[in-house]
Parts: sequence; structure tokens; C-alpha cells
Amino acid sequence: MRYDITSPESIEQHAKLLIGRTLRDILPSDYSKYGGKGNIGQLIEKYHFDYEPNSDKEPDFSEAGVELKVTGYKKLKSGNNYSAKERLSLSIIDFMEIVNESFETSSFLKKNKLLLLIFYLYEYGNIDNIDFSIDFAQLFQYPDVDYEIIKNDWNTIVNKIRDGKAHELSEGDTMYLGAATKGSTSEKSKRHQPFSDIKAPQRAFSLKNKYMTHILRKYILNEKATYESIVKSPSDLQNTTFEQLILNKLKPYYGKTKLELAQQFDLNENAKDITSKIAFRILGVKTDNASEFEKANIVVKSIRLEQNGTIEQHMSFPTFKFKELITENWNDSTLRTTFSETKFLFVVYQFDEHRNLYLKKSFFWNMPLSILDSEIKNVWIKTVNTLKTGVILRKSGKRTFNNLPSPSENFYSHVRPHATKASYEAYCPYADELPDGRWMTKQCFWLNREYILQIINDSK
DNA sequence: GCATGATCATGC
DNA sequence: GCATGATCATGC
Repeated sequence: MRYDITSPESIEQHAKLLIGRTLRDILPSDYSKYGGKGNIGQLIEKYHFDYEPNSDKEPDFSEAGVELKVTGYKKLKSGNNYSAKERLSLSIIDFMEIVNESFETSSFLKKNKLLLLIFYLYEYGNIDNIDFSIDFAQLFQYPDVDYEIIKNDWNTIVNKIRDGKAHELSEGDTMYLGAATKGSTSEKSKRHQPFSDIKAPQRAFSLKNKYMTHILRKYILNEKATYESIVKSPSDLQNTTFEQLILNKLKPYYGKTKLELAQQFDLNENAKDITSKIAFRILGVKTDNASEFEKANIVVKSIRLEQNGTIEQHMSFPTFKFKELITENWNDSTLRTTFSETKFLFVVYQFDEHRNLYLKKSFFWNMPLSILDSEIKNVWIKTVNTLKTGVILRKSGKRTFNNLPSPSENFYSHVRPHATKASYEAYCPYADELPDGRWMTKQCFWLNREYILQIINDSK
């Protein structure tokens, strides 16, 4: 052996010999029998470490307790920033066994406690994955506050399985450690779970995409943190979860008006994102987002209730490009990814009799997969089909009506214009080109106010 | 009066 | 200059 299999540092040093090379450089000419997606790690184990790949419950380098992970990062289209290419898949969740485990002695922790991360630069286009440049190799252990959050995540996932809800697991349930679908989602590859007769899709623990981007930027590229952290010490999470900690910090401010809160935190009441600014100041963070929210893909959304308890406005999401939307598949569509991987912190304000907005309540929410993969999917499919067959535009006075899914035909979601100005002019920045060459005001998916209201009323 | 198309205004 | 959270207002 050219390295000491009992020493993490020696294994790391040996991995660093890969930096600046490609996989092709180290492969013999008959490598092709190992070709295919996801096998870069196995190839590195076999040809660089002279180690026969295994799928044990033990870490890859069991004597050193090191799990080898090879993963991609990519350059973002805008600017000089890099992000993780995808989530990092760790071990498969054994629904039947895991309900008897506890985190500290879990098979997950045993295998994935100490990671050796090897990053290659993913490039778009028709490039063979053995030709990507291997740029970094580094040992990684979860920092102490992150460890507490990952422990919480593990417990959230396992408790859901204990409740007989393995089939309802969603990445949006947790912060850094997710239960990602793994392999085919077809009916026949579904698995049994211990406390329900419903079969559930196979899932694997994974470090979520945003958390991997954080690891890349902070520990690999050594970039300075953009946002302050809410949790300063792991002991803050000793007897509570992150979510509970956040809600407990917000609670004392319920009943205060937006104006009072803006003044208390010395903020301009008319600032565009005043409600989210107020929330972060309450949480003790002076930046416009919190490190934990960025890492966990938690988004603050404010809702205003009228005095009578109704909501006047629907909730908007980013605009989509017509010609891009029709090329997507539902399962990896932008819309599905948004709702399956984002957790929302809803901050609810309500008007009182003097038309003052006061803070009423706050809670975390992520969309249940059962709704995402039925109702929201239907709206998405109808949108795609309407775009493909040709949107029907009907001009009436100053307005142009269309036949995309409207709020009245689905309880949960609809499609509506969202731009600075309405425009049906070619190349106008407020318009987007339809598949048939016409142009139409930019549109986005909205969540219906009635659904939002139901979520609020169902929340604790 | 409501449904849904249109627009405002801040901030990057 | 545009995206986006917030809000307005026309047409049925």
C-alpha cells in the first residue's frame, strides 16, 4: 500500500495526489466495464487506492473510519461563484432496522462520521465524467452546531418512519440531512415499512444541495461567511430543536405592530423586505439572511391577514421561461424541486381595526408530497400542455386574458402574469417568447390564498 | 364583488 | 434594468 489504511490523514494525503488530474489519467484501458453514472467513486477506490469497492455498513476505509465521497461542483452562470452540483447521497435508509436505532450509535453515523470529500469540476455539455478535473480532496467532519442539527434531522426522519409515514418523507422536512429518493420511484421498487402497510419509495440519507454548497464555500474554497449565524453554541440545541428555538425567539414579539418593530430595530418601515428584516433582527442576526437559513434552504415568507381573517393576495414565486418549462419532466422540474426542497418560515401579520399590521404568529411549513405530486403536478401539467398546444389569448379592453390554469380551477395553485409591465411585444424585457413564437407577459406559479389560509389555520 | 390581469417600488 | 414582494384595478 502506498498509504496507511489506519490513518485518515495518510488516506487524505494519498487522495490529494489526484488534484489537478482527471480520472482518465489513473484508469487502465479496460476501465469501461465500470463505466456509468455514480461510479467515479468506485473507480477512484479501485484504481487510485487499490481498494476493492464494497457496499458494507462499514465506512469504505473501515480501519480509519473514513468514508470516501466523490462529488461534483460547478461554476455558476453569473459571477465567479461556485456551488455543489447536487446533494451528496450517503447511506440507504433501512426502514425496518432504523426504527430500533438511536443517532449516536446509528449505522448512519458509524458509516458517515468522517468523510473524505473529493470534488471534481462538473462541466456542462457532452463531456465524459472521467474527464472532469479533480480539484480538491479533504477530510470533513460535521462542525459542532451542524452536528446537533443533523442529529435533529436524523430524529425527524426516523420519527416519521416510526409514525408509519415513510411514504410521506420529503427533503423539505429537515434542514441539512435529507431523506432523498434513491433509484427508481416505480411501484415495484417500493419498500415495506414497519408501522404501515403502505409501501414507500426507497430513500437515502443525503447532505442537501445547499448544505453541500456551504461545505464547498466555507471549508474547501475558504470563503468568508456571508451571513451571521443564529445559533452560536451547540448547547443552545441541547434541549430543543432548531425550529422550536426560532419560534421561541419570535413569540415574545407577537402583538407588536410592524411599525413598532421597525422602529425598535431601527429599520425603514417601507423597506421592500421589511418583514423578513424584522424576523432576522428578532433572531439576533443583522444580515439579511441567516447562515442556517441559507444552509437549510429556509425561506421567509410574510402573509397579511385582513381584519376579518381572510387573505387578499396570492403568493408569488419566480417567473418561468415558457420554452424551458416545456422541456422539463415533472420529477426533476424546477417547480417540484422548489417545493420538495424548500422549507418556509411563514410570518403572519394581521390588520387590526385601525388598519395597523401586527405580528400574529409564525411557523415552519413545507409542502406535503401528497399535494405536490397530485394537485400541484396537475397545474404544472396543464400549464405545460397549454403552452405546447398554444396559449389562447383574448384581448378585452386594456387586458389580455389567457387559458393557463386559473385560481378558480384548482384550490392550491394557479398561473398568472408577474412582471413590471404587461407586454406582448417581441424582445420586450417584460415578455417571454412562447413555444410558437408569440410573446407574452412573464408568468409564474402562485399558491392560492385559500390554500395559504388553510395552512395557517392548520398550523399550531 | 370577485377573478385575475396590471402595476408599483425597492433593491440588487 | 430587471426580479420580486406588495398592491391596485379592470372586465365580467
